[in-house]
Amino acid sequence: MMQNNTETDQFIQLLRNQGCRITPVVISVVKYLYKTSVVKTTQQLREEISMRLGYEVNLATIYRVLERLLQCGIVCSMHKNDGVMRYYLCHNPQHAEHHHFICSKCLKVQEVPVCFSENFSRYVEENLHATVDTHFIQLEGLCASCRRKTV
Amino acid sequence: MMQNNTETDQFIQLLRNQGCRITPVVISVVKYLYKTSVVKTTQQLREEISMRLGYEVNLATIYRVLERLLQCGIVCSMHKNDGVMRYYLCHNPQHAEHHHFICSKCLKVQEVPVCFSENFSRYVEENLHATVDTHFIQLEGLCASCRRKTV
DNA sequence: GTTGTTAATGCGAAATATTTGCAATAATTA
DNA sequence: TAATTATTGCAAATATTTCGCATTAACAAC
Repeated sequence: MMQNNTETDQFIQLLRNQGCRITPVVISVVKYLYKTSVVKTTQQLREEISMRLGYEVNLATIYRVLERLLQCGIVCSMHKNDGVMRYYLCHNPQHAEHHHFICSKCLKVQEVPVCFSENFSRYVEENLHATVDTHFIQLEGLCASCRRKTV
Repeated sequence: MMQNNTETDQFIQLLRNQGCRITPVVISVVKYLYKTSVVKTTQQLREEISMRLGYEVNLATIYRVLERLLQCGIVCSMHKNDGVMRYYLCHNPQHAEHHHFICSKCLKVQEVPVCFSENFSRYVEENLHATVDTHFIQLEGLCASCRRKTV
């Protein structure tokens, strides 16, 4: 129990250090995204967080909380083909790079803690004479659990 | 001149084979995105295409044309931090993978015709026991031209 | 604990972005 | 040239995101 909270507590501490105030909504969003590990839309977050807190949280508040979490690198955003933006917890905010595997069926996010981007960077630098500042790599497919179910 | 049209003609042919009708708006969008090689919003596209055709093209039409082009893999979409969706021509639609370098200053798109994704796929398969169906890799930085200007 | 400061929230409205239904138009096929 | 039907324009409906402002509440200082 205490161990489960360790990582979310680190995020909360990070926010506090940034001068953010720790409100029920902020705590709830961080803990919920941590627990679910599934990409969520703002609407979905509003519903889930309202449920957890027992009152209707305003959508504008969700947007503003996400803005702060994105700024601190705690949350990442992505869009599928449907164009709707989705958010998920980034377990390694200290690494600026985003490497995630997202199951196209259950939308669960899993970290991919390895990076082969130097290959790309080297290519770009040598051939395009450009510099790579950031890279965004998103892998999609079927997670182990959904693979079993589909067979 | 004729050579410049070769690639766009291939896209047009691809659309035709998919049962799409080749309208002035479709041709104009493909050729414009081909020529500019810069990511564009729907609003920007509406303005540019209207200018080129000499009459106001409806925004809904732009959305519907982009939808078809996305479906055929001729166009890719991306979003920067501002949340607005942007579209650009994908020069290698036959390759399902998207590998592009986008200049964060001038928004020019350049193809990166190499792929190191097998490394990621292997990792995901061996460690997460998941299968990678598609991957989306986007590199951002300063292009050669903008590098010179910034110095 | 109490108080002061000010970030965060709720609320409503506005600004943007995207989709949809339907009639008119125009691209293609025969 | 005529028939078929995808595409477009238009207007309205949805959906998404932002903003201003009054209120609330987090938290630092006492």
